[in-house]
Amino acid sequence: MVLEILKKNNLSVTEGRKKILEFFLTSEGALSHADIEKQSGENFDRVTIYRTLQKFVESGLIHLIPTTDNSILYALCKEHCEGGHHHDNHVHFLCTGCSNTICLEEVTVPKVKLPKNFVPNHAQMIVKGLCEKCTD
Amino acid sequence: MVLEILKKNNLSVTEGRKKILEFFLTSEGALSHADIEKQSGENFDRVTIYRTLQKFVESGLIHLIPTTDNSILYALCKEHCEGGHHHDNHVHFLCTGCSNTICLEEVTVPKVKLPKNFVPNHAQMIVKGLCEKCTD
DNA sequence: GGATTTATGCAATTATGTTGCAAATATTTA
DNA sequence: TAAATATTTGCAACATAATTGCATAAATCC
Repeated sequence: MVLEILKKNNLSVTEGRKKILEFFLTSEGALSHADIEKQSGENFDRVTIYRTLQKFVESGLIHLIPTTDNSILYALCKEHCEGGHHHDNHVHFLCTGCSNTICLEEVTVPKVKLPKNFVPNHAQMIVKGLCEKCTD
Repeated sequence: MVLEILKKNNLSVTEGRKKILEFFLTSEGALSHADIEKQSGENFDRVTIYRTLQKFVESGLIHLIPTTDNSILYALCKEHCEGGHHHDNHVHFLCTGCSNTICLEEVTVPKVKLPKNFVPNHAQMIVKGLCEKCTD
């Protein structure tokens, strides 16, 4: 599974990349560099994780999620994105209960009316609240 | 001007605070810690800037702006916000031309329909594109 | 399997943010 | 206004996060 995905995206297959990709596939929401570092234990170097995430973003495997605090989160792209041109125009949900960040792939970012002479190109939206699991 | 604003917000008046507030008042868009540090030259310590910004946020003078990369930006609150309870539910615009971040005070963040059992609490929106000055 | 390309790990460096504490400055009050 | 009190500042030290260069190791190509 991970193997095919990596190959399809023209990434050379290494232990680290397989592990990190697998981690993304099995995890609920979005992941930070720190999450991956913790999970992976002493398997590989911090620098390798940085570079792997960068590669994954470049090749359109994962995308960055904007956050309010200054953390960087990554999540798998559902559709196939190429060469850093992501079409991740979906809303991101930040659950204040379980503090997971979830991609709401089915909720698209609405258009807004901008002031005169402002030309939009891309829009992002983050909603905070409680997710389905935390509203019981 | 700066003096009254500081007093109205129950902040003691110091050189640093006056300078930083003035900087906000005269600048186009939002500012980062680094912007202020650069501008101020060798006037005051990094730590002072951190603490000043923190105070300003607490007292409702400025608010944090979410960004895609993991930088922290601050901008003046137009309306009066108290005790860290900001009502900054406006859209933030990031101009890819002049790379300024502008608060669109008059554009409110639209509501979106979330999946079943998701309860929203707060929403933020960032629009990238060209601002009025860069569309010529 | 050997040549070439790519990725990894390590060390060093830079950037960013925080904390404690003494000195300096601002505010209060008598 | 001057002393008393409270707040802020600057410095040093520390902590964490991220980047870069380079030699080694591994993966891909033929």
